[in-house]
Amino acid sequence: MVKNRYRKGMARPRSFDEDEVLRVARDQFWATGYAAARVDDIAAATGLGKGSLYGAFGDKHQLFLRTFDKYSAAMVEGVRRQLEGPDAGAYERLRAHVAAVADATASDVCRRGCLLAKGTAELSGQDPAVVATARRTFAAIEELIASCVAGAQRAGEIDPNADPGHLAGLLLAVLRGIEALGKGGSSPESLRAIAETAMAVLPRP
Amino acid sequence: MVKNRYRKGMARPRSFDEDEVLRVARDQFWATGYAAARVDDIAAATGLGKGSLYGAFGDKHQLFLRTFDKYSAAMVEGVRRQLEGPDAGAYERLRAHVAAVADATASDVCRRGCLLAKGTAELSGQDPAVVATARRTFAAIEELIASCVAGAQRAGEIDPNADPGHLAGLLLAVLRGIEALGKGGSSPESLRAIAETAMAVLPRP
DNA sequence: GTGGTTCTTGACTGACTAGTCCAGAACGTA
DNA sequence: TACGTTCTGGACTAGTCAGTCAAGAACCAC
Repeated sequence: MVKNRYRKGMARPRSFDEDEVLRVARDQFWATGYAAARVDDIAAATGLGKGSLYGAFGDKHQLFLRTFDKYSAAMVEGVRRQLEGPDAGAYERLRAHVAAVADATASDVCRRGCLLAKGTAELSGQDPAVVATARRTFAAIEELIASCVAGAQRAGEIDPNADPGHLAGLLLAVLRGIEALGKGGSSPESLRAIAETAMAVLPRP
Repeated sequence: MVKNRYRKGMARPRSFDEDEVLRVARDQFWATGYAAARVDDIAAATGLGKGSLYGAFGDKHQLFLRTFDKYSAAMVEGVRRQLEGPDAGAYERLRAHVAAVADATASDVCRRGCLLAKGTAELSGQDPAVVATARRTFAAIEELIASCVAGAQRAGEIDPNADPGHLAGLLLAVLRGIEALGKGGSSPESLRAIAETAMAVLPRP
């Protein structure tokens, strides 16, 4: 991405950390959405001049996609950390994850929600790259949930006759629904109740 | 809202239908989101001059809230029509409704999704009026689902020991999740599978 | 040092946008 | 028909925004 090899006479090096700039830019897009975010604000927040920003990342759209992809990848990694593990604790990990999403959504005071959801809602109709990232991310998370469900089935905590893919799809929908309802102002208690009910209705052996 | 009583010498009447203008404006906001929608485009699409638009509806924000509230109210009415009725068919109405949401989301080619979800995702962090409308709308729909669940319980199609409020909350989350996943490019089949699985896991008597 | 390269800064541009304003149009009443 | 009122259309304003550019800064190899 960035050329670190110089031909002759090494040139002036970057004075900023690319990841840090992406984090700050992400927060700007996150707070206001893509269309309402201002490149001038991002430049000010990062302390960079606009020239550096454009030189390093291209235009506003490319910068957004970078932050969006990075956020989505980090999200998948976060889910992986919460769900992967031995069959023995699979059901409990699943339960804890669903509860954690509800808690995080409930305690999101500034109601900025999930950037993946926000970006997808705003841009999916106009930006195929956003749709592609969203689809990839949802598929990866669903796969992680399905693996965890299968582990819980092997451990005898979920009905082994159920289709783990179907249950994973349902749970993913519930998670995304909790996120959507949270942004709509649902109470913390009702979000937590949804998480508990979702686990309660899973078929036991 | 609109003054139709004139004091002396009746004045020039509106040459447009307010509902029709709101419909067109809604489609503009729906297609691009709030921030990216242009008042000039709305004026052009409605055929009105900007003066008339501002005179009748105030500014862009007020116009959006009008379309947003109207959309939300219509949505609640639509759900009511699908769910209200005698206990006998309650379960089937519920099943049909969940399936209908999945189908509608799956066949939304232009991926514009639900305006309530889109508007809430974009503006909930900055606009209390949007949050208020979203909360009210979600609460109304959840209430309708809860009534339908209770009917299905009385009809002996859902476990009467289950809490209808909890099941309604779960189903509402699934519906909003289907909508979110649909905008993320999930396949029609997987959306329909989620709808079926959600109904399948409801506790039977 | 000197040269060659890339990075930085912020003023600048051109396009676009929300909102205003006003001259004239369209009405019912007297 | 003349009047008072509200509606209409679109030109206009003031401000905002994404993106560019040029002059200089920082760096290493030689």
